[in-house]
Amino acid sequence: MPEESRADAGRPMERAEHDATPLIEPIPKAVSLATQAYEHIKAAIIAGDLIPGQLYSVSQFAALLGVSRTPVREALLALAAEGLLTMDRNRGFRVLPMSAHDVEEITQLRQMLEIPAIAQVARLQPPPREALRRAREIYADLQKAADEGNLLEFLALDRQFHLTLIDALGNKRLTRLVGELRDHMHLPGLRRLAISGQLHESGRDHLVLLEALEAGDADAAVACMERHLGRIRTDWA
Amino acid sequence: MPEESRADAGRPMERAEHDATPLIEPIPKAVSLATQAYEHIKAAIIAGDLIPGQLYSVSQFAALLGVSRTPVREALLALAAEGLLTMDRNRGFRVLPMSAHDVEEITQLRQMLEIPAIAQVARLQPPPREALRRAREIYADLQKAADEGNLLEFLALDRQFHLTLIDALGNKRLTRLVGELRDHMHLPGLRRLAISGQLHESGRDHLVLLEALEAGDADAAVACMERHLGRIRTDWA
DNA sequence: GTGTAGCCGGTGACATGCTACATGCGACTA
DNA sequence: TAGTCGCATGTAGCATGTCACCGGCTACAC
Repeated sequence: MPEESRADAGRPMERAEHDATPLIEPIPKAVSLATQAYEHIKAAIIAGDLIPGQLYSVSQFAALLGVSRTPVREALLALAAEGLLTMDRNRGFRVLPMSAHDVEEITQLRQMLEIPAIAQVARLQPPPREALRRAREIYADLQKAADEGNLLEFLALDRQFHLTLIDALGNKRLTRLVGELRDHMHLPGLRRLAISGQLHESGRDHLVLLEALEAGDADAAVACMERHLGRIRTDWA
Repeated sequence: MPEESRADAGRPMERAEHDATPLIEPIPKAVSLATQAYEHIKAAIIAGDLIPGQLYSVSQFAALLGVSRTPVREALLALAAEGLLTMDRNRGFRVLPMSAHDVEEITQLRQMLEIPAIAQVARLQPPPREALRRAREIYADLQKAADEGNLLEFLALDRQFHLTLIDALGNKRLTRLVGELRDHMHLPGLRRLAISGQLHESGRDHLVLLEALEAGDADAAVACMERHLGRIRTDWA
């Protein structure tokens, strides 16, 4: 919504290695209150801090965040447009309870997008060395998060991993879309995955995928991705 | 953004045939000014009435539409989130000029979504008779619009045709997504298609597709869809 | 002529007051 | 007791005022 796109929340965030002497602060870069509210509320939804079905009002959030209603309303409207919330006229906003059908819809879309995408990445000429390098770094962090059972961190890195790879295709819209779809899978469903200790297994999938891509083996990459998404589909419901 | 989703703008709009005596008006059903502004401005963008690159302000639109700035701002932000506009902080909003790369990105996404989707529709058991029936009706109107060279009408019906079919899969998110992607292809590029008289040819594609679906021939449907999208890709640039 | 500092107009960002409306609950009726 | 009405309450929707900020323009200094 305001300023730059919000879909880049999971961007690489690489720090230039030559920032020896910043001399002066680059720029604070004024982030609008609306954007901040958006991020806060979205994070709360994904983390499952908001009760699905319960009504929340603009004023409530505004009071909590310590800003006026306008930017909050703006943020809530954006989230509603994305499909993370619904709004009842003159009643309030509520987070949608995720039904099995919703999970089905989203995974179906992800299959349609992510599987062909990963195949294209594998076939890329020349190979996207930079993206693969970054993905390897992220993978290391990912395993660490899995070790620690840090679910939120795991989720964020998982997202970053896949978006980094897909972004190598240079299709910004595709990258953004996949990111949004991932955000729609709320955390609660994943929690049992953590409990059951499958986080490592899921993490290893990433390594297999990475090696397939480095070898330029599209078929293996596709197979891996299918397994990955298939597991989500079953585990979630 | 406000009230119900805006993605359903192209919904069937079927009238129940048993509305013999309405007795009383059903309900006006209050549509928010923000939604109306959204629709108006979006239509203007798609129709090419707004000059790409030119700066427009909230106040301008507000004055034109005869409402205050708030709902207009809301609408513009929604359009910006969808990617139809960009906003320059403290400068204004501008419609993005569509580059060849943009067309490439969008058609690539459409291929990833619409081709598998149409294949699934063809394989649907039982066949989606109702959707096919409606698609046939729309096709008739479509050809009429092509005869008359009514480009806007043609575009709207083309959209409705494909969304009706895809919606048979029951994946609301998919339907909405495809609709949005189509909206991102502005009209100007299509204009030369009309001039070159290829509207009928494009229209006939729909008939071929329809017959393939009715025969449950997924391969033929896919081939048709690929041809359809391929033509867009080349014609547009 | 050239570079620059400062002003000025216009814009989005935000706060806030007001209005119309959907809902729930309690009182009132039969 | 069961059903209905009406009002209190809280909400989103919208209008409007204020502010900080950006960029273009101009006039001045050199």
